[in-house]
Amino acid sequence: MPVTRSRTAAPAKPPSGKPAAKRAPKPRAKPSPPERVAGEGKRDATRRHLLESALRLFQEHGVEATTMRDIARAAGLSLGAAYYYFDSKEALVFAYYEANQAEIEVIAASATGTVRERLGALFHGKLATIRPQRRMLAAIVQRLANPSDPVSAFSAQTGAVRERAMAMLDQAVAAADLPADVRPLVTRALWLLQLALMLVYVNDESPDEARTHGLTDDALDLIVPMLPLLATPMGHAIAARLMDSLARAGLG
Amino acid sequence: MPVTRSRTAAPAKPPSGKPAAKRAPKPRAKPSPPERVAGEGKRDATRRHLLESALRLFQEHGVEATTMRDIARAAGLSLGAAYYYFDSKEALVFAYYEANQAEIEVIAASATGTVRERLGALFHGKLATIRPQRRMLAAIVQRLANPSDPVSAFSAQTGAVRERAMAMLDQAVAAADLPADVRPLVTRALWLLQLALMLVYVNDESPDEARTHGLTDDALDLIVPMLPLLATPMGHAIAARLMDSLARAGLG
DNA sequence: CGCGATTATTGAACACGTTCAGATTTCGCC
DNA sequence: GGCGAAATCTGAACGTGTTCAATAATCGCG
Repeated sequence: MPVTRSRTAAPAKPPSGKPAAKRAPKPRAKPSPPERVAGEGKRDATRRHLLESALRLFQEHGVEATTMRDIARAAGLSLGAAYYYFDSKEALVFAYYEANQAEIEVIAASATGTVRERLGALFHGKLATIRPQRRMLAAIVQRLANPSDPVSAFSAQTGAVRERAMAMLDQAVAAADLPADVRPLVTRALWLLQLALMLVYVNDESPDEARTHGLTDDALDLIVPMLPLLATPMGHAIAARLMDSLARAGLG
Repeated sequence: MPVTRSRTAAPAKPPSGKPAAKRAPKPRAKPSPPERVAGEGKRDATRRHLLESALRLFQEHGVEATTMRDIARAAGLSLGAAYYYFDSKEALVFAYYEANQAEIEVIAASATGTVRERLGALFHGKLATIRPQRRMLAAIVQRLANPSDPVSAFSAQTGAVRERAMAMLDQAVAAADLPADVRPLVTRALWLLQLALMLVYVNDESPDEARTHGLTDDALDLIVPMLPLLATPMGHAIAARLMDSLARAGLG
């Protein structure tokens, strides 16, 4: 699909009649009306209801197999109304990202102990929170890598969520007593590691995704003990050189 | 859309009417007839002609903005005929990959000198060969990361091309005299580095993409001198541990 | 040439994401 | 209640990638 026809550059995915994906019989559950939550306006209630309907269908049938018509029907709205609340199908996906980050921050707030323990709680917690949407994420992880995709992990649109995620990681390594100038590098590297682990996770078919959780521990066990090396002259020199290279490449 | 609807679960990308991508006025060049190359059958000639038309349009207007109808028209065929030769729009993209790998192998064959020099030739050469399709690749790079996407750099379908690419890198580091058991790890790491550099490249707006070429040299200058460390007891131990982790995670 | 089989080609049709001009409902205020 | 404005909603329409039944061209072989 079309990748980005419009957005930044990538239009959303085209309708694509991908062949393989089986198109389910469209069970079409009967629409349930939006239930208002205390102090929530009508608009917010409808919007939330629509998002919930979408996430449920995404999870059940996958993002691609779920049409905007399905989502609107499940929420008891017309197609046009769905677009009144969300500019695109992708906007629904993005809304999930924001919700997930809030969930993760709860975990982060209660994570204590050593750097290794805190990072472990954060990383495993991240995987746990995306688990219900694993199938849905598998269909979109690909797009995380495209900086021009609005849903990309690197895009301007997801910038706020990304910043919050990195800030959390930064907090977790605070106890490591790293030289202040290399902290951003470490934070960024951990964030990339987390992204890579998510990539593995959504394609992990082992029971309880044990493989990815194991890999997560292995990676942290390998990396965390090496962090003190960044305080040594040689370690600091290498880190500085790396940061310099990245800065010159416009990736600083 | 078709693309791969099936892929994982997602129906292909929808036609998406992505907003942003500007839809050009459709210049519709008059179709040129396929010119037969020596010893080429009619089928092959038509197929090649179609692919050439597609790559030209992809480059001119971008993958998303180029429709299958445009491609068929440019090649002087009907829509259905285009699908007779290529199962999907993605198949056209994949065909490009194979062609590019062949181009790269020519460079590899003439690369000599130190490990650093050979890798430099390979990496810079890779960027140079994809340069004409830079815009096109930008729209697709995203999908390289999705293992379930047929066009993915990790997918089974692209497996053959990937193997050839890794074999080339393996040749280039042969002179480094690494312990045989860590060679696969090094090769894989270099391949990932190349993938990452391509990601940066397609989004690099600096003149002549100087930033990415600079980053490439920086990365090689940082990494290549460290390769001998893999022959030391400690380096070898770390590498072995890493390979063990990956193997347990099913990524071996 | 004749003729069956294979190869090539056509374009209508389908389902999709998205847009939009217009209806309908709700709101604020008297 | 009345009434204009704003918010909400509707569904037809558009352009897309892909499929497919039907047709035409070509081939193999006597």
